[in-house]
Amino acid sequence: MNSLSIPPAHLRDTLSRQAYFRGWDAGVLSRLAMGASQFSVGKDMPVLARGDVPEHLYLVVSGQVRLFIPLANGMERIVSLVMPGEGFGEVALLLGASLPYGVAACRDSHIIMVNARTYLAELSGAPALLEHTLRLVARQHQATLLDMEICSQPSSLLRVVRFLMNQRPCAEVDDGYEITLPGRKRDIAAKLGLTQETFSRMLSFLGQQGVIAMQGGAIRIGDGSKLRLMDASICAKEMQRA
Amino acid sequence: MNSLSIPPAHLRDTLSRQAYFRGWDAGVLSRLAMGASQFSVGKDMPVLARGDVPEHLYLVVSGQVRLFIPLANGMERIVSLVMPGEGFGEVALLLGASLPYGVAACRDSHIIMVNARTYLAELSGAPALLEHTLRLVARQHQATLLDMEICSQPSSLLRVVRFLMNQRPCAEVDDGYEITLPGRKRDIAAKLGLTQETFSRMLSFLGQQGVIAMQGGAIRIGDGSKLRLMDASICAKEMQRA
DNA sequence: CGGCGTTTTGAGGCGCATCAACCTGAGTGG
DNA sequence: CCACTCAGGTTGATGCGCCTCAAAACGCCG
Repeated sequence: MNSLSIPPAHLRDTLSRQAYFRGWDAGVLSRLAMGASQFSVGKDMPVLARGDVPEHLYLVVSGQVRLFIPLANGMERIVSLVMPGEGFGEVALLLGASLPYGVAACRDSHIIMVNARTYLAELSGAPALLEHTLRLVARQHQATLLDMEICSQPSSLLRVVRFLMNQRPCAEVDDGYEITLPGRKRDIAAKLGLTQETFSRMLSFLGQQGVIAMQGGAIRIGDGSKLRLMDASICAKEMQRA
Repeated sequence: MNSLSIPPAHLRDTLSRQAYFRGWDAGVLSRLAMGASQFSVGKDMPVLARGDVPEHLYLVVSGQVRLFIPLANGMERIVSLVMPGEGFGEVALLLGASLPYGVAACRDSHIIMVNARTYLAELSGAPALLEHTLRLVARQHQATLLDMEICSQPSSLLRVVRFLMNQRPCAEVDDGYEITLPGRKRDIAAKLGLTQETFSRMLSFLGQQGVIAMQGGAIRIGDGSKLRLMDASICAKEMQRA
């Protein structure tokens, strides 16, 4: 976790390029950049521990960061994979609460941290920003519930199928579509509440059933209806058991 | 789900008594009451299905309501138990999205629904309300993550122990404390990601270990440190396995 | 006291985690 | 250009824990 010293003007430009701040006022960004600083983290190095009270808003500039809940057996349940341009920590800041998750890098990453007081000051009384942030947090909440839906399912195969269905890009090519896993398989597995072994087994099963085709980190879904069929068939099987 | 016809003035008074609207302006409440209506739901009757696009903000006046994710085997994973004075549906309204959970009554309940357009109109451009709502949603998000932490734990006993630890009231009596389960055991179990059988077994185990004492729906925790000890011991056991 | 909803207790099977070994591909240095 | 290394992924064998199913016990209200 090496902190880099970067001039505020450059920081402001970097901030303005983050998707997180799309549509934000330039003046606001300048002021945010004043109390901001950038640092780098090596792969799998910790950034924040669960229970820390954050004093910054965090933005992932490059690399990838995971928010995770530490489990009793030493493993992690990944709550969110944060991609470049995205941020984390607002919710805890808004409540003045401690982080409900730990933070670590999935790979070598660059992160900017923005002073909390500055951030909160800009927010308070600014309807546009408040509305923007409200929607942001609402989206995060919805996403978390979607994750919960997946990893509450009783069958591990079903979890993988549902995950793949959710990964469909908006634009679907006529002969199916291709997705790139948003991270290492171990991290995806941890997000689905599975071990990487089970995840791997389910993927190869789907492969030999002809539902998907794996080629490295990319997965081809030749026909989306096969996935839906598989989904329905698993649900039917689970229902008759109960 | 019988809708009752109640005069707006009375509705306004009822709204103002809900904890949800604590601190809200009287004028705002009057306007919200205009497009509001009240209805009653019988125990275990559905209110909304997962995927519905809600057109109202919902407030539980009496009874208890559960927000749940339907599982493939016909069971439910309860996301939240909504008590009188609390509400639900804001997040989906704010995003114009469909509900990520189904809604049903845990017992005979009275619910008020407030017209979405009215609600959103009041909110937009009102910094105080926006800030209030932002914090509300942030709290909900934190609560969801806390639930996720519990029900991601690998041991069912640990989940129950963690749940009990989270139930501690702020004021702790010197000779321990007593908690009342916030709902039926089956519902609590569904919130912890357990079957009611497993939940029952874990509770009786904790009982015969002297960690807790059950008397109907109430649970005495003679000594909180015993719970923490049990927690630590389970974690140690899980760690050594891995 | 009788009825129902809820919880408890018991027996059994299966799925996933666990552990361990092997495979693959990318990066490195001689 | 190949030998080596290491991280990430795959595959196989085993055991335990929780879900499932079934039935009895409890608590509550009429």
